[in-house]
Amino acid sequence: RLRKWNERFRTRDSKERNLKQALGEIDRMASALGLPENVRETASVIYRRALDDDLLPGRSIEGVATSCTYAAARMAGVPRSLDEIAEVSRVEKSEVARTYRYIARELSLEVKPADPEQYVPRFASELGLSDESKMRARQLLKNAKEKGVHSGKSPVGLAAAAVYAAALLTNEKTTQAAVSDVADISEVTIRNRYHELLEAEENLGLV
Amino acid sequence: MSGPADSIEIQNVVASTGIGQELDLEALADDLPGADFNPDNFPGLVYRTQDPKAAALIFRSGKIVCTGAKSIDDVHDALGIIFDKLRELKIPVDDEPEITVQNIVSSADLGHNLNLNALAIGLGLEDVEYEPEQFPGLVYRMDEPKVVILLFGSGKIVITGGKRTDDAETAVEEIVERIDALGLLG
DNA sequence: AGGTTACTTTACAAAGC
DNA sequence: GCTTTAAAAAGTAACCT
Repeated sequence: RLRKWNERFRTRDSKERNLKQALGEIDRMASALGLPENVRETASVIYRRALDDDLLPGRSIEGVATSCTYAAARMAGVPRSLDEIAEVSRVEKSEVARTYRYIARELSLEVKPADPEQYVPRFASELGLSDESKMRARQLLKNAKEKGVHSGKSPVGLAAAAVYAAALLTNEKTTQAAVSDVADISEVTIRNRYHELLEAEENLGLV
Repeated sequence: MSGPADSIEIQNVVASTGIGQELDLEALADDLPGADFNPDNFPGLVYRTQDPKAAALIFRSGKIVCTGAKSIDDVHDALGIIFDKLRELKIPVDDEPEITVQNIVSSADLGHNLNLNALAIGLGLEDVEYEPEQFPGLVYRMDEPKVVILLFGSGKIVITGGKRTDDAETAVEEIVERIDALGLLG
């Protein structure tokens, strides 16, 4: 019947408009975050899957688009923290976190936690640190991971502390305040993780 | 043999019941010392018992939710106190209102540190939620018994969602077995 | 630097927006 | 989905001394 046909048309039409708006948002946020083209493509693919699986009803386009961008960046190995994501999104951090968990669960994305090492290049560059510092930071994180220090700790906090520790070890100037600013991690947390990283380093030959 | 199951401690029991009688919460708020009632915020009246320590949410329909008790016996004792208080106010209360335990929250200690990254993969990413940027605990949904377990790097865990006291014991035995089978327990 | 307080997560019921 | 209640786990954060 005509009504049913109209309904289908209306549904398809609204989904197309929905998709257009979402892809525009993904592009805008990805640009602001400096994410490469492949991440935008992945985010778009995830958004289409969410739309096809009817995960949108009850949720905002912007919230789902933001979550897809967050997921895609992590899957590509170039994670952005929830704080960084929320800064360029229209929805607040708590909604992004909730929506991301929902989308990841419903679509079985099976995204593993970000590896702290993946934040090192960006944080170190923003602080103007050398390649040697970056290498040191990565090594500190590798050793700490083997010692089982990572469980339950924020990858962002671990990365921030590693970058801070590496700068000190290579005699490059940085302050906890500067690292705190670029990573959006409190100085207290940087201090705490910093001590754990150095402790794991000292125990290298032990156990 | 002392094992993780012996470390289980019930932390909170949530239960519901009803007195089979509609209530005037405005009047009850005036007659019950210590009662909190802000209908603009929440439709239930909050009443706390001291011994055992618990909090009750009393609704206009006469239905009551009791939470905060440390055992099922404490739930019955706390609700018994509330039923008696209502009877003192000449409010008819059923003789023995049925009390349904809705959720039991327990904590336990596996006695070994846990590598949560390895555990997330070993237990299967499909049943696991581990987002250390948002929360330090790994969330594991177990089918039988149907409970949710929060596992921490320290080996301390939280079991919630169970309705029977032995759900936590069964769950702890089961999770220890699964973690051990993965070679990730101590 | 330390200490306190408070927020994050899980489950669950209740009545109503 | 939200509102309120309670309790644990460990990490993070804001605030004060």
